[in-house]
Amino acid sequence: MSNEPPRAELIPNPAARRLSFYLRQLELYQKKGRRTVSSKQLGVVLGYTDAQVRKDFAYFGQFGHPGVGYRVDELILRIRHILGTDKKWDVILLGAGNLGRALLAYRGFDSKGFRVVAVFDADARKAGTMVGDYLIRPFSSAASFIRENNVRLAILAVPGEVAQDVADNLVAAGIRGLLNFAPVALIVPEYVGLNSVDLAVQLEQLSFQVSFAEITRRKQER
Amino acid sequence: MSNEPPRAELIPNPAARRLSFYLRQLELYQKKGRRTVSSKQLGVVLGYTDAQVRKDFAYFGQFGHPGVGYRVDELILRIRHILGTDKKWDVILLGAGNLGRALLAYRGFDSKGFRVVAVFDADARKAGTMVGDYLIRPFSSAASFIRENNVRLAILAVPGEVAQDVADNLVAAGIRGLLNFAPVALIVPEYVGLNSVDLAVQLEQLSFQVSFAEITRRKQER
DNA sequence: GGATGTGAATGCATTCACAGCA
DNA sequence: TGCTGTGAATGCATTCACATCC
Repeated sequence: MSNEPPRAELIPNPAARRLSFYLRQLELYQKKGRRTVSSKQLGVVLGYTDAQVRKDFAYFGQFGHPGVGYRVDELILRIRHILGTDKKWDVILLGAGNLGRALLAYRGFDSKGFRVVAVFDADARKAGTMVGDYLIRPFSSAASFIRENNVRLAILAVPGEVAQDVADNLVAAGIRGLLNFAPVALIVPEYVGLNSVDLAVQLEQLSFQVSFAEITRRKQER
Repeated sequence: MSNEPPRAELIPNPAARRLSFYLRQLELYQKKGRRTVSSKQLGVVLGYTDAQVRKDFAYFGQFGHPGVGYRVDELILRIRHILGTDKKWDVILLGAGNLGRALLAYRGFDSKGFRVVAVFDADARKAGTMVGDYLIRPFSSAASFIRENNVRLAILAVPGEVAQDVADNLVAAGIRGLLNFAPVALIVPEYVGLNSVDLAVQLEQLSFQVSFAEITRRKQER
């Protein structure tokens, strides 16, 4: 009965984004040995209202304990299940330039259940060389690798000029989720998940916030 | 009269985020020599409705040309002014680990008017060594550097355990905008701008999108 | 005809406020 | 008493639809 389908289809997008932050905080609490937490407490450290927190959790079940709060362990499992990170994910990396190599070295994903299984680069001279533990493979071998290993997630760290091309190939080969670091607006079919991180955009937003700091102060969400 | 105050205080936060994406696309058009663009066209490539595009621009003035569209050059200048990137910004980097070094090497900011002016690391052994063109300085010298050079923006690429501490010091020294790559929820005073990028969170969101791809398909933003 | 700019209508997400439970 | 879960109320953001202008 804990195998209820998660009915995640009705989780609003903003709530889904917050789930990752709840999870991050809860894992921190768990490490510290904390057993329960209330919506109020969680809200304070993450900058949400308590009502918001409760509503977010209510989207995928009722399992809080009135008078007590939520059990940390249980909540973690539930959120992981919703996010799909209760299973391992294989990920491939496209582009072994500065950014790509940094992402490899960074290793922040491992603990979250994501495993980089292959690295590809367009530069023929790089193919065959190693970066850390990884053998660099030529782009041309990506499609067959994806098909043979049934990979569904890819990280795109290639130059903007080729990003759309590479993305098209990946999607054709079966990739269903794309984390894009190239500074371009990719177009992908609706059935493909897309998240983009543009570092320059992040700084621009900061510049905006700081420029109008005096006035714009209200709610600074990420 | 083009010096009207931008009245940016009333730009809704979601609109402000889109401004960066408009700008990115417009700069691409400019490079290709395009002169004008309509709200419809811009909307199509970025995934917004035309009404949305017009409303976003209307927040900071009326300068479209009925029957024609918006002039690319003019729009770019306007948006840069709103975002505050019509001026140069000095930025310091905290943390010269894998991620920090990658950010340095990445250089995607330069063209946007952001210039890394100093790099700091807690590791005493690193202090004094070079990373690329940059001399690594000890953390202890950050506060005086900020004050002497009037730096307002900082990029935080330090381990999560120390991120809050470092952030507190930076803010005390005068930093007014923080781009945080550490996987923790920072708490900063309301007058400090904060943007966070957590790579693991990005992958989690993808996992969520892909897991419920069949159902959750509706609006998939950038 | 082909655009913009914008009030009005709609649609979501957030917050309120309270019933109900431990 | 302390907290959850949730309808109802509110508050924003988005979209519609149309007057207006080149």
